[in-house]
Amino acid sequence: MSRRPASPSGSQGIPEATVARLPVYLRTLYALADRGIATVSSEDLAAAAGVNSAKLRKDLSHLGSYGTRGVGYDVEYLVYQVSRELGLTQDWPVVIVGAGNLGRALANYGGFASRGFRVAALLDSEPTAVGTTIAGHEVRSADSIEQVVASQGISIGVIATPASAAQDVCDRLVTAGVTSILNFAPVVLNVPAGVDVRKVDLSIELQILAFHAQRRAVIRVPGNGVSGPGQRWGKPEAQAVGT
Amino acid sequence: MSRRPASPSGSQGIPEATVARLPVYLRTLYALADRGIATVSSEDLAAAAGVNSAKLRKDLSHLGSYGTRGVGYDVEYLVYQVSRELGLTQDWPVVIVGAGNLGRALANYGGFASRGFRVAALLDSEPTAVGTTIAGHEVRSADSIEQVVASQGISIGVIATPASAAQDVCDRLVTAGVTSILNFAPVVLNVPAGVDVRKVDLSIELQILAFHAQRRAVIRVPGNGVSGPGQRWGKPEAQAVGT
DNA sequence: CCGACTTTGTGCATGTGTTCACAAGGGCGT
DNA sequence: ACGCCCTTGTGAACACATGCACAAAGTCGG
Repeated sequence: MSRRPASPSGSQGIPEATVARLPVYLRTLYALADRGIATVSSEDLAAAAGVNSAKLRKDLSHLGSYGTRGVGYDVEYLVYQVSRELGLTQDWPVVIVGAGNLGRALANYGGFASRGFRVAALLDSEPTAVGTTIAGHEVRSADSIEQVVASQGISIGVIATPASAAQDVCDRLVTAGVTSILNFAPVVLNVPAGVDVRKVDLSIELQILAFHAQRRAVIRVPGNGVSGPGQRWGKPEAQAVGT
Repeated sequence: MSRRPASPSGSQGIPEATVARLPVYLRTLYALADRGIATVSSEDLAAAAGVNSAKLRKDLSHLGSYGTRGVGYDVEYLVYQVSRELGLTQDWPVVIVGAGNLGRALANYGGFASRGFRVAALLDSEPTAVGTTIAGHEVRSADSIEQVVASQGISIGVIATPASAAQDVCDRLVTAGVTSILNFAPVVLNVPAGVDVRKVDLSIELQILAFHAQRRAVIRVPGNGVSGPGQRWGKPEAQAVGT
Protein backbone atom coordinates (compact mmCIF):
# COMPACT_ATOMS: atom_id res chain seq x y z
CA MET A 1 0.00 0.00 0.00
CA SER A 2 1.14 3.52 -0.62
CA ARG A 3 2.23 5.60 2.30
CA ARG A 4 -0.61 8.01 2.34
CA PRO A 5 -3.02 7.51 -0.52
CA ALA A 6 -5.68 10.11 0.04
CA SER A 7 -4.57 12.08 3.05
CA PRO A 8 -1.58 14.27 2.27
CA SER A 9 0.16 14.87 5.56
CA GLY A 10 -0.60 12.41 8.25
CA SER A 11 -4.14 12.08 9.43
CA GLN A 12 -5.33 15.52 8.49
CA GLY A 13 -8.49 16.10 6.54
CA ILE A 14 -10.81 13.54 8.03
CA PRO A 15 -14.33 14.94 7.76
CA GLU A 16 -15.91 15.85 11.05
CA ALA A 17 -18.92 13.66 10.35
CA THR A 18 -16.59 10.72 9.90
CA VAL A 19 -14.74 11.42 13.13
CA ALA A 20 -18.05 11.41 14.96
CA ARG A 21 -18.80 7.93 13.67
CA LEU A 22 -15.42 6.32 14.27
CA PRO A 23 -16.12 5.72 17.96
CA VAL A 24 -19.28 3.87 17.00
CA TYR A 25 -17.37 1.67 14.59
CA LEU A 26 -14.74 1.07 17.20
CA ARG A 27 -17.26 -0.06 19.75
CA THR A 28 -18.93 -2.30 17.21
CA LEU A 29 -15.58 -3.82 16.30
CA TYR A 30 -14.85 -4.58 19.94
CA ALA A 31 -18.20 -6.33 20.20
CA LEU A 32 -17.40 -8.42 17.15
CA ALA A 33 -13.97 -9.29 18.49
CA ASP A 34 -15.54 -10.41 21.76
CA ARG A 35 -17.72 -12.78 19.78
CA GLY A 36 -14.62 -14.25 18.20
CA ILE A 37 -15.23 -12.79 14.76
CA ALA A 38 -11.93 -12.19 12.98
CA THR A 39 -13.08 -10.73 9.69
CA VAL A 40 -16.05 -8.60 8.79
CA SER A 41 -17.45 -7.14 5.60
CA SER A 42 -18.45 -3.51 5.28
CA GLU A 43 -22.01 -4.67 4.88
CA ASP A 44 -22.06 -6.54 8.17
CA LEU A 45 -20.11 -3.96 10.10
CA ALA A 46 -22.33 -1.20 8.80
CA ALA A 47 -25.44 -3.09 9.81
CA ALA A 48 -24.09 -3.64 13.30
CA ALA A 49 -23.14 0.00 13.61
CA GLY A 50 -26.43 1.21 12.24
CA VAL A 51 -25.16 3.00 9.16
CA ASN A 52 -25.16 2.68 5.40
CA SER A 53 -22.39 0.42 4.11
CA ALA A 54 -21.20 2.88 1.48
CA LYS A 55 -20.84 5.49 4.17
CA LEU A 56 -18.84 3.14 6.30
CA ARG A 57 -16.49 2.28 3.45
CA LYS A 58 -16.00 5.92 2.63
CA ASP A 59 -15.38 6.71 6.28
CA LEU A 60 -12.78 3.99 6.60
CA SER A 61 -11.17 4.97 3.33
CA HIS A 62 -10.22 8.26 4.93
CA LEU A 63 -7.96 6.38 7.32
CA GLY A 64 -6.25 4.43 4.61
CA SER A 65 -6.80 1.28 2.60
CA TYR A 66 -7.19 -1.23 5.35
CA GLY A 67 -9.62 -3.69 3.81
CA THR A 68 -9.06 -6.65 1.54
CA ARG A 69 -11.23 -6.85 -1.54
CA GLY A 70 -13.31 -9.93 -1.75
CA VAL A 71 -12.85 -10.56 1.98
CA GLY A 72 -13.54 -7.58 4.19
CA TYR A 73 -11.74 -6.05 7.13
CA ASP A 74 -9.63 -7.80 9.73
CA VAL A 75 -11.33 -6.92 12.99
CA GLU A 76 -8.28 -6.75 15.21
CA TYR A 77 -6.28 -4.77 12.68
CA LEU A 78 -9.10 -2.31 12.14
CA VAL A 79 -9.55 -1.86 15.88
CA TYR A 80 -5.94 -0.83 16.09
CA GLN A 81 -6.12 1.55 13.14
CA VAL A 82 -9.27 3.27 14.34
CA SER A 83 -7.92 3.50 17.88
CA ARG A 84 -4.73 5.04 16.64
CA GLU A 85 -6.58 7.52 14.48
CA LEU A 86 -8.72 8.59 17.42
CA GLY A 87 -5.69 8.97 19.63
CA LEU A 88 -6.66 6.17 21.96
CA THR A 89 -3.31 4.44 21.86
CA GLN A 90 -2.20 6.97 24.40
CA ASP A 91 -3.57 7.63 27.83
CA TRP A 92 -5.72 10.69 28.42
CA PRO A 93 -5.98 11.89 32.00
CA VAL A 94 -9.27 13.68 32.56
CA VAL A 95 -10.36 16.07 35.28
CA ILE A 96 -14.01 16.11 36.30
CA VAL A 97 -15.23 19.30 37.92
CA GLY A 98 -18.42 18.93 39.90
CA ALA A 99 -19.10 15.99 42.20
CA GLY A 100 -22.86 16.30 42.31
CA ASN A 101 -25.18 13.62 41.04
CA LEU A 102 -23.83 13.87 37.54
CA GLY A 103 -20.18 14.08 38.47
CA ARG A 104 -20.60 11.03 40.66
CA ALA A 105 -22.30 9.13 37.88
CA LEU A 106 -19.46 10.03 35.54
CA ALA A 107 -16.77 9.03 38.00
CA ASN A 108 -18.48 5.71 38.49
CA TYR A 109 -18.98 5.16 34.80
CA GLY A 110 -17.01 2.08 33.90
CA GLY A 111 -16.62 2.78 30.21
CA PHE A 112 -14.73 5.85 31.20
CA ALA A 113 -11.55 4.23 32.33
CA SER A 114 -11.92 1.28 30.01
CA ARG A 115 -10.11 2.52 26.95
CA GLY A 116 -7.77 5.43 26.80
CA PHE A 117 -9.33 7.66 29.42
CA ARG A 118 -8.58 7.88 33.09
CA VAL A 119 -10.15 9.98 35.81
CA ALA A 120 -7.13 11.85 37.10
CA ALA A 121 -8.98 14.13 39.47
CA LEU A 122 -12.45 14.85 40.77
CA LEU A 123 -13.08 18.36 42.03
CA ASP A 124 -15.90 20.18 43.76
CA SER A 125 -16.37 23.59 45.27
CA GLU A 126 -18.64 22.36 48.03
CA PRO A 127 -16.64 22.02 51.27
CA THR A 128 -18.85 19.17 52.46
CA ALA A 129 -18.01 17.15 49.36
CA VAL A 130 -14.28 17.77 49.49
CA GLY A 131 -12.47 14.90 51.13
CA THR A 132 -15.09 12.27 50.41
CA THR A 133 -14.20 9.36 48.17
CA ILE A 134 -16.16 8.54 45.02
CA ALA A 135 -15.35 5.52 42.90
CA GLY A 136 -11.90 5.41 44.40
CA HIS A 137 -11.19 9.07 43.78
CA GLU A 138 -10.82 11.52 46.60
CA VAL A 139 -12.75 14.69 45.91
CA ARG A 140 -10.47 17.68 45.99
CA SER A 141 -11.27 21.35 46.24
CA ALA A 142 -12.12 23.18 43.06
CA ASP A 143 -9.61 25.77 44.17
CA SER A 144 -6.88 23.42 43.05
CA ILE A 145 -7.92 23.30 39.40
CA GLU A 146 -4.79 25.04 38.23
CA GLN A 147 -2.49 22.93 40.32
CA VAL A 148 -4.10 19.63 39.37
CA VAL A 149 -4.17 20.40 35.66
CA ALA A 150 -0.59 21.54 35.59
CA SER A 151 0.91 18.80 37.73
CA GLN A 152 -0.77 15.98 35.88
CA GLY A 153 -0.53 17.39 32.39
CA ILE A 154 -4.27 17.21 31.89
CA SER A 155 -5.64 18.43 28.60
CA ILE A 156 -9.24 17.22 28.84
CA GLY A 157 -11.74 18.64 31.32
CA VAL A 158 -15.30 17.60 32.04
CA ILE A 159 -17.66 20.21 33.44
CA ALA A 160 -20.44 18.70 35.55
CA THR A 161 -21.26 21.75 37.63
CA PRO A 162 -24.48 23.74 37.85
CA ALA A 163 -24.98 26.12 34.95
CA SER A 164 -24.13 29.13 37.06
CA ALA A 165 -20.60 27.93 37.76
CA ALA A 166 -19.80 26.49 34.35
CA GLN A 167 -18.33 29.52 32.62
CA ASP A 168 -16.11 30.32 35.54
CA VAL A 169 -14.84 26.76 35.79
CA CYS A 170 -14.33 26.73 32.06
CA ASP A 171 -12.24 29.89 32.17
CA ARG A 172 -10.07 28.46 34.90
CA LEU A 173 -9.60 25.18 33.07
CA VAL A 174 -8.58 26.98 29.91
CA THR A 175 -6.21 29.26 31.74
CA ALA A 176 -4.64 26.25 33.40
CA GLY A 177 -3.97 24.69 30.02
CA VAL A 178 -6.94 22.49 29.22
CA THR A 179 -7.73 22.56 25.50
CA SER A 180 -10.57 20.07 25.28
CA ILE A 181 -13.76 20.45 27.28
CA LEU A 182 -16.79 18.28 27.60
CA ASN A 183 -19.61 20.37 28.98
CA PHE A 184 -22.64 18.91 30.71
CA ALA A 185 -23.91 22.21 32.03
CA PRO A 186 -26.80 23.77 30.11
CA VAL A 187 -24.99 26.92 29.02
CA VAL A 188 -23.14 28.07 25.94
CA LEU A 189 -19.50 28.27 26.93
CA ASN A 190 -17.32 31.03 25.70
CA VAL A 191 -13.78 29.93 24.93
CA PRO A 192 -10.82 31.36 23.06
CA ALA A 193 -9.86 29.98 19.67
CA GLY A 194 -7.92 26.76 19.89
CA VAL A 195 -10.05 25.29 22.63
CA ASP A 196 -12.40 22.52 21.67
CA VAL A 197 -15.76 22.31 23.41
CA ARG A 198 -18.38 19.63 23.05
CA LYS A 199 -21.64 19.69 24.91
CA VAL A 200 -23.88 16.98 26.23
CA ASP A 201 -27.28 18.29 27.06
CA LEU A 202 -30.18 16.21 28.27
CA SER A 203 -32.83 18.83 27.88
CA ILE A 204 -31.82 19.71 24.33
CA GLU A 205 -32.09 16.08 23.35
CA LEU A 206 -35.48 15.77 25.00
CA GLN A 207 -36.71 18.87 23.23
CA ILE A 208 -35.61 17.52 19.87
CA LEU A 209 -37.48 14.32 20.63
CA ALA A 210 -40.53 16.31 21.65
CA PHE A 211 -40.46 18.17 18.36
CA HIS A 212 -40.62 14.98 16.36
CA ALA A 213 -43.11 13.40 18.71
CA GLN A 214 -45.39 16.39 18.35
CA ARG A 215 -45.05 16.34 14.60
CA ARG A 216 -46.14 12.73 14.54
CA ALA A 217 -49.07 13.55 16.79
CA VAL A 218 -50.17 16.54 14.74
CA ILE A 219 -49.94 14.65 11.49
CA ARG A 220 -52.18 12.01 12.95
CA VAL A 221 -54.87 14.66 13.41
CA PRO A 222 -56.48 15.10 10.00
CA GLY A 223 -57.61 18.25 8.27
CA ASN A 224 -56.96 21.50 10.08
CA GLY A 225 -53.23 22.13 10.16
CA VAL A 226 -52.67 23.39 13.64
CA SER A 227 -49.05 23.73 12.66
CA GLY A 228 -49.62 27.00 10.83
CA PRO A 229 -48.55 30.29 12.41
CA GLY A 230 -50.40 30.63 15.66
CA GLN A 231 -53.36 32.90 15.86
CA ARG A 232 -53.38 32.74 19.61
CA TRP A 233 -51.01 35.65 20.05
CA GLY A 234 -50.87 38.66 17.88
CA LYS A 235 -47.46 39.87 16.87
CA PRO A 236 -46.67 42.20 19.77
CA GLU A 237 -46.31 45.93 19.31
CA ALA A 238 -47.27 45.54 15.69
CA GLN A 239 -50.25 47.82 15.96
CA ALA A 240 -49.00 49.85 18.88
CA VAL A 241 -48.86 53.27 17.26
CA GLY A 242 -51.78 53.15 14.83
CA THR A 243 -54.09 55.92 13.68
CA MET B 1 -30.76 4.01 14.08
CA SER B 2 -33.91 6.02 13.80
CA ARG B 3 -35.72 6.50 10.58
CA ARG B 4 -35.67 10.13 9.63
CA PRO B 5 -37.28 11.04 6.30
CA ALA B 6 -34.77 13.18 4.49
CA SER B 7 -37.22 15.80 3.39
CA PRO B 8 -40.54 15.98 5.17
CA SER B 9 -42.77 16.49 2.18
CA GLY B 10 -46.31 17.32 3.15
CA SER B 11 -46.06 19.73 6.03
CA GLN B 12 -43.63 22.59 6.21
CA GLY B 13 -40.39 20.80 7.00
CA ILE B 14 -38.04 22.44 9.40
CA PRO B 15 -34.45 21.33 8.68
CA GLU B 16 -33.04 18.93 11.23
CA ALA B 17 -30.07 21.19 11.88
CA THR B 18 -32.44 24.00 12.74
CA VAL B 19 -34.47 21.85 15.09
CA ALA B 20 -31.28 20.95 16.94
CA ARG B 21 -30.55 24.63 17.53
CA LEU B 22 -33.99 25.77 18.58
CA PRO B 23 -33.54 24.52 22.16
CA VAL B 24 -30.39 26.59 22.42
CA TYR B 25 -32.20 29.67 21.22
CA LEU B 26 -35.01 28.97 23.63
CA ARG B 27 -32.68 28.71 26.58
CA THR B 28 -30.92 31.89 25.54
CA LEU B 29 -34.24 33.68 25.24
CA TYR B 30 -35.22 32.60 28.74
CA ALA B 31 -31.95 33.97 30.03
CA LEU B 32 -32.62 37.29 28.30
CA ALA B 33 -36.15 37.42 29.67
CA ASP B 34 -34.83 36.81 33.17
CA ARG B 35 -32.61 39.83 32.72
CA GLY B 36 -35.65 41.90 31.84
CA ILE B 37 -34.79 42.26 28.17
CA ALA B 38 -37.95 42.63 26.11
CA THR B 39 -36.55 42.92 22.61
CA VAL B 40 -33.46 41.48 20.99
CA SER B 41 -31.83 41.74 17.59
CA SER B 42 -30.69 38.71 15.65
CA GLU B 43 -27.14 39.90 16.12
CA ASP B 44 -27.36 39.96 19.90
CA LEU B 45 -29.36 36.78 20.20
CA ALA B 46 -26.97 34.96 17.90
CA ALA B 47 -23.97 36.11 19.91
CA ALA B 48 -25.55 34.91 23.14
CA ALA B 49 -26.43 31.59 21.58
CA GLY B 50 -23.00 31.18 20.04
CA VAL B 51 -24.03 31.10 16.40
CA ASN B 52 -23.82 33.22 13.28
CA SER B 53 -26.58 35.83 13.03
CA ALA B 54 -27.51 34.94 9.47
CA LYS B 55 -27.95 31.35 10.53
CA LEU B 56 -30.15 32.38 13.39
CA ARG B 57 -32.34 34.50 11.16
CA LYS B 58 -32.67 31.71 8.64
CA ASP B 59 -33.50 29.26 11.41
CA LEU B 60 -36.21 31.51 12.81
CA SER B 61 -37.56 32.24 9.36
CA HIS B 62 -38.53 28.57 9.13
CA LEU B 63 -40.98 29.09 11.98
CA GLY B 64 -42.57 32.13 10.44
CA SER B 65 -41.97 35.85 10.20
CA TYR B 66 -41.83 36.72 13.83
CA GLY B 67 -39.38 39.61 13.85
CA THR B 68 -39.90 43.30 13.24
CA ARG B 69 -37.55 44.92 10.78
CA GLY B 70 -35.60 47.75 12.23
CA VAL B 71 -36.32 46.51 15.75
CA GLY B 72 -35.66 42.83 16.31
CA TYR B 73 -37.58 40.06 18.02
CA ASP B 74 -39.90 40.36 20.98
CA VAL B 75 -38.39 38.00 23.53
CA GLU B 76 -41.57 36.79 25.16
CA TYR B 77 -43.32 36.29 21.86
CA LEU B 78 -40.41 34.39 20.42
CA VAL B 79 -40.18 32.20 23.51
CA TYR B 80 -43.77 31.22 22.94
CA GLN B 81 -43.33 30.55 19.24
CA VAL B 82 -40.22 28.44 19.67
CA SER B 83 -41.79 26.56 22.56
CA ARG B 84 -44.85 25.82 20.53
CA GLU B 85 -42.79 24.66 17.58
CA LEU B 86 -40.83 22.30 19.80
CA GLY B 87 -43.99 20.95 21.33
CA LEU B 88 -43.25 22.28 24.79
CA THR B 89 -46.62 23.90 25.30
CA GLN B 90 -47.84 20.48 26.25
CA ASP B 91 -46.68 18.26 29.05
CA TRP B 92 -44.49 15.26 28.26
CA PRO B 93 -44.47 12.50 30.84
CA VAL B 94 -41.19 10.61 30.71
CA VAL B 95 -40.23 7.20 32.02
CA ILE B 96 -36.66 6.63 33.15
CA VAL B 97 -35.49 3.03 33.10
CA GLY B 98 -32.43 2.38 35.22
CA ALA B 99 -31.97 3.83 38.69
CA GLY B 100 -28.20 3.47 38.88
CA ASN B 101 -25.87 6.39 39.19
CA LEU B 102 -26.99 7.86 35.93
CA GLY B 103 -30.68 7.29 36.41
CA ARG B 104 -30.46 8.91 39.80
CA ALA B 105 -28.63 11.89 38.38
CA LEU B 106 -31.28 12.26 35.73
CA ALA B 107 -34.14 12.00 38.20
CA ASN B 108 -32.53 14.65 40.32
CA TYR B 109 -31.80 16.90 37.37
CA GLY B 110 -33.78 20.05 37.92
CA GLY B 111 -33.90 21.20 34.33
CA PHE B 112 -35.80 18.05 33.60
CA ALA B 113 -39.07 18.97 35.15
CA SER B 114 -38.60 22.66 34.54
CA ARG B 115 -40.20 23.08 31.16
CA GLY B 116 -42.47 20.63 29.49
CA PHE B 117 -41.05 17.40 30.81
CA ARG B 118 -42.05 15.46 33.89
CA VAL B 119 -40.60 12.30 35.37
CA ALA B 120 -43.64 10.08 35.40
CA ALA B 121 -41.90 6.92 36.51
CA LEU B 122 -38.52 5.61 37.54
CA LEU B 123 -37.91 1.92 37.02
CA ASP B 124 -35.16 -0.55 37.82
CA SER B 125 -34.74 -4.27 37.56
CA GLU B 126 -32.66 -4.55 40.72
CA PRO B 127 -34.89 -5.77 43.58
CA THR B 128 -32.81 -3.88 46.12
CA ALA B 129 -33.48 -0.61 44.33
CA VAL B 130 -37.20 -1.15 43.90
CA GLY B 131 -39.17 0.61 46.59
CA THR B 132 -36.57 3.22 47.39
CA THR B 133 -37.35 6.86 46.77
CA ILE B 134 -35.21 9.06 44.53
CA ALA B 135 -35.94 12.72 44.07
CA GLY B 136 -39.49 12.16 45.20
CA HIS B 137 -40.09 9.25 42.87
CA GLU B 138 -40.59 5.76 44.15
CA VAL B 139 -38.55 3.29 42.13
CA ARG B 140 -40.78 0.64 40.63
CA SER B 141 -39.93 -2.70 39.14
CA ALA B 142 -38.84 -2.78 35.54
CA ASP B 143 -41.36 -5.55 35.09
CA SER B 144 -44.05 -2.92 35.07
CA ILE B 145 -42.79 -1.08 32.00
CA GLU B 146 -45.80 -2.01 29.93
CA GLN B 147 -48.28 -1.12 32.62
CA VAL B 148 -46.66 2.21 33.46
CA VAL B 149 -46.34 3.31 29.86
CA ALA B 150 -49.88 2.38 29.01
CA SER B 151 -51.56 3.77 32.10
CA GLN B 152 -49.82 7.12 31.94
CA GLY B 153 -49.82 7.55 28.20
CA ILE B 154 -46.06 7.91 28.10
CA SER B 155 -44.45 8.40 24.71
CA ILE B 156 -40.90 9.29 25.75
CA GLY B 157 -38.54 6.83 27.41
CA VAL B 158 -35.05 7.35 28.78
CA ILE B 159 -32.75 4.35 28.90
CA ALA B 160 -30.15 4.62 31.65
CA THR B 161 -29.40 0.94 32.06
CA PRO B 162 -26.18 -0.96 31.51
CA ALA B 163 -25.44 -1.66 27.87
CA SER B 164 -26.36 -5.30 28.23
CA ALA B 165 -29.95 -4.52 29.19
CA ALA B 166 -30.56 -1.61 26.84
CA GLN B 167 -31.86 -3.42 23.76
CA ASP B 168 -34.25 -5.50 25.78
CA VAL B 169 -35.58 -2.47 27.63
CA CYS B 170 -35.85 -0.65 24.34
CA ASP B 171 -37.89 -3.43 22.79
CA ARG B 172 -40.26 -3.47 25.71
CA LEU B 173 -40.67 0.29 25.67
CA VAL B 174 -41.45 0.25 21.96
CA THR B 175 -43.88 -2.61 22.31
CA ALA B 176 -45.60 -0.74 25.11
CA GLY B 177 -46.09 2.25 22.84
CA VAL B 178 -43.11 4.53 23.41
CA THR B 179 -42.09 6.23 20.17
CA SER B 180 -39.27 8.49 21.34
CA ILE B 181 -36.23 7.16 23.12
CA LEU B 182 -33.26 8.87 24.66
CA ASN B 183 -30.51 6.32 25.04
CA PHE B 184 -27.63 6.74 27.47
CA ALA B 185 -26.38 3.18 27.12
CA PRO B 186 -23.35 2.69 24.88
CA VAL B 187 -25.03 0.49 22.30
CA VAL B 188 -26.66 1.00 18.94
CA LEU B 189 -30.34 0.39 19.46
CA ASN B 190 -32.38 -1.41 16.91
CA VAL B 191 -35.89 -0.03 16.53
CA PRO B 192 -38.69 -0.33 14.02
CA ALA B 193 -39.48 2.50 11.64
CA GLY B 194 -41.48 5.26 13.25
CA VAL B 195 -39.54 5.19 16.49
CA ASP B 196 -37.17 8.05 17.11
CA VAL B 197 -33.93 7.36 18.97
CA ARG B 198 -31.37 9.86 20.13
CA LYS B 199 -28.25 8.86 21.96
CA VAL B 200 -26.14 10.57 24.55
CA ASP B 201 -22.78 8.97 24.85
CA LEU B 202 -20.00 10.15 27.09
CA SER B 203 -17.28 7.99 25.65
CA ILE B 204 -18.05 8.92 22.07
CA GLU B 205 -17.76 12.58 22.95
CA LEU B 206 -14.50 11.99 24.75
CA GLN B 207 -13.11 10.10 21.80
CA ILE B 208 -14.01 12.91 19.44
CA LEU B 209 -12.23 15.32 21.76
CA ALA B 210 -9.24 13.01 21.90
CA PHE B 211 -9.05 12.94 18.12
CA HIS B 212 -8.79 16.71 17.90
CA ALA B 213 -6.48 16.92 20.89
CA GLN B 214 -4.16 14.41 19.29
CA ARG B 215 -4.21 16.24 16.02
CA ARG B 216 -3.17 19.43 17.79
CA ALA B 217 -0.40 17.58 19.58
CA VAL B 218 0.93 15.88 16.45
CA ILE B 219 0.96 19.09 14.49
CA ARG B 220 3.09 20.59 17.18
CA VAL B 221 5.73 17.91 16.52
CA PRO B 222 7.68 19.05 13.46
CA GLY B 223 9.08 17.02 10.58
CA ASN B 224 8.63 13.30 10.73
CA GLY B 225 4.97 12.55 11.08
CA VAL B 226 4.76 9.71 13.52
CA SER B 227 1.13 9.78 12.53
CA GLY B 228 1.75 8.05 9.23
CA PRO B 229 0.24 4.61 8.70
CA GLY B 230 1.57 2.42 11.43
CA GLN B 231 4.49 0.19 10.68
CA ARG B 232 3.89 -1.56 13.93
CA TRP B 233 1.45 -3.96 12.43
CA GLY B 234 1.52 -5.31 8.93
CA LYS B 235 -1.76 -5.65 7.13
CA PRO B 236 -2.79 -9.10 8.29
CA GLU B 237 -3.02 -12.00 5.86
CA ALA B 238 -1.83 -9.72 3.15
CA GLN B 239 1.24 -11.77 2.39
CA ALA B 240 -0.12 -15.03 3.63
CA VAL B 241 -0.11 -16.98 0.40
CA GLY B 242 2.90 -15.59 -1.48
CA THR B 243 5.25 -17.72 -3.55
C1' DC C 1 -45.63 63.33 6.04
C1' DC C 2 -41.10 62.17 4.68
C1' DG C 3 -36.56 60.52 4.49
C1' DA C 4 -32.76 58.41 6.95
C1' DC C 5 -31.62 54.56 9.53
C1' DT C 6 -31.97 49.92 11.35
C1' DT C 7 -32.75 45.14 11.08
C1' DT C 8 -35.15 41.33 9.11
C1' DG C 9 -35.76 37.78 5.64
C1' DT C 10 -33.78 35.53 1.65
C1' DG C 11 -31.43 34.56 -3.10
C1' DC C 12 -27.26 32.77 -4.22
C1' DA C 13 -22.76 30.85 -3.97
C1' DT C 14 -20.00 27.81 -1.50
C1' DG C 15 -18.92 23.99 1.39
C1' DT C 16 -19.98 19.56 3.56
C1' DG C 17 -22.13 15.16 3.77
C1' DT C 18 -24.67 11.11 1.72
C1' DT C 19 -25.78 7.72 -1.60
C1' DC C 20 -25.56 5.17 -5.85
C1' DA C 21 -23.34 2.42 -8.91
C1' DC C 22 -19.42 0.30 -10.73
C1' DA C 23 -14.54 -0.59 -11.99
C1' DA C 24 -10.45 -2.33 -9.78
C1' DG C 25 -8.51 -5.78 -7.05
C1' DG C 26 -8.00 -9.99 -4.64
C1' DG C 27 -9.28 -14.84 -3.10
C1' DC C 28 -10.70 -19.40 -4.28
C1' DG C 29 -12.28 -23.47 -6.78
C1' DT C 30 -11.22 -26.13 -10.58
C1' DA D 1 -2.92 -21.14 -14.41
C1' DC D 2 -7.25 -19.23 -15.13
C1' DG D 3 -11.60 -17.38 -14.71
C1' DC D 4 -15.52 -16.64 -11.51
C1' DC D 5 -17.27 -14.34 -7.78
C1' DC D 6 -17.00 -11.38 -3.95
C1' DT D 7 -16.01 -7.00 -1.67
C1' DT D 8 -13.52 -2.79 -1.44
C1' DG D 9 -12.64 1.88 -2.72
C1' DT D 10 -14.23 5.86 -5.22
C1' DG D 11 -16.17 9.04 -9.05
C1' DA D 12 -20.14 11.50 -9.67
C1' DA D 13 -24.73 13.06 -8.66
C1' DC D 14 -27.49 14.57 -5.34
C1' DA D 15 -29.07 16.56 -0.83
C1' DC D 16 -28.34 19.39 2.94
C1' DA D 17 -26.17 23.27 5.54
C1' DT D 18 -23.73 27.63 5.93
C1' DG D 19 -22.63 32.42 5.27
C1' DC D 20 -22.52 36.55 2.47
C1' DA D 21 -24.67 40.42 0.84
C1' DC D 22 -28.58 43.09 -0.11
C1' DA D 23 -33.41 44.46 -1.06
C1' DA D 24 -37.64 44.84 1.50
C1' DA D 25 -39.89 46.61 5.29
C1' DG D 26 -40.44 48.57 9.25
C1' DT D 27 -39.22 52.51 12.99
C1' DC D 28 -38.21 57.08 14.46
C1' DG D 29 -36.83 61.98 14.43
C1' DG D 30 -37.92 66.19 12.46
